[in-house]
Amino acid sequence: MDILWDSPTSLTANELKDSLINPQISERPAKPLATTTILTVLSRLEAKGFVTRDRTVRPHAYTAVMTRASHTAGLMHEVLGQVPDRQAALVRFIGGVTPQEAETLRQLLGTATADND
Amino acid sequence: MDILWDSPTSLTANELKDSLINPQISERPAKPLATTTILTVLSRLEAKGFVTRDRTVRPHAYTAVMTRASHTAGLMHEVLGQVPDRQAALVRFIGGVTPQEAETLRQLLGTATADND
DNA sequence: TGTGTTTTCTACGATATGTAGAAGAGTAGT
DNA sequence: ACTACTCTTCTACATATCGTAGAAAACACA
Repeated sequence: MDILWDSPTSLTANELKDSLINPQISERPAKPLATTTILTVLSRLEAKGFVTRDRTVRPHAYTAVMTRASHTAGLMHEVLGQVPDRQAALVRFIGGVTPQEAETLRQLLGTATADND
Repeated sequence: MDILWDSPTSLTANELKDSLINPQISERPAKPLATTTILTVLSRLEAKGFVTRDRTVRPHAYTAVMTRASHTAGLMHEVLGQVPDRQAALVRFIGGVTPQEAETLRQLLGTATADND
């Protein structure tokens, strides 16, 4: 569902629909969906705060509130936040990352303590 | 639902049920549930591979397949695995960890590359 | 004002989840 | 072996989310 949501700029329902069927833009083929379907999904996403829409322009323009990366990070934190012993969870988590990821993490932790949204 | 599942050893449905209502053991009060309810949930968890049961003993003994920590770590990886740019997600993730967690991670990454399940 | 475009409302099937009763399987005591 | 009691399986129902979309309402422009 969110698979659509990595698109950079704000889109209208129809643009989104086109992007979905057009393999050039969105990888996996995806069978054509009715525009209303897109709208429905978009509304539900809006309700959940994943998306905002600009109602002032006529074909409403939808924008992702967060980037895919941020959203994912958020989910990770959410999951992590539900375990009593975060330390333990982190240990396990790290135990499963690829060497490259470990390297990335090392760098991230080494230099700055970053400022994100 | 899984809230029950941090218990260390293997339990029977009834033991579990008792643990749930007994604040001594399981934090939050929880309203009493029918034993069958527990069984149903347990079966569903078994179906999903979160739990195993020993059918040889009479009151079947249920055990969590993974510790809460491992399970959580697994979820985190699952989430992370769904984003195209893991690096980016990690950057965001790290940006949100507490200083203590950052420290933990640093240590984990510094010394060993761990061997987990 | 009519007509094509866009959005909202309503809806239906599928699946997941919380909850539990009825009925079936097992076991132990007599 | 039969019975009474315990435990498990089957079936079930409510609620919630999600994918999908038609019907109808709201708009904008000619």
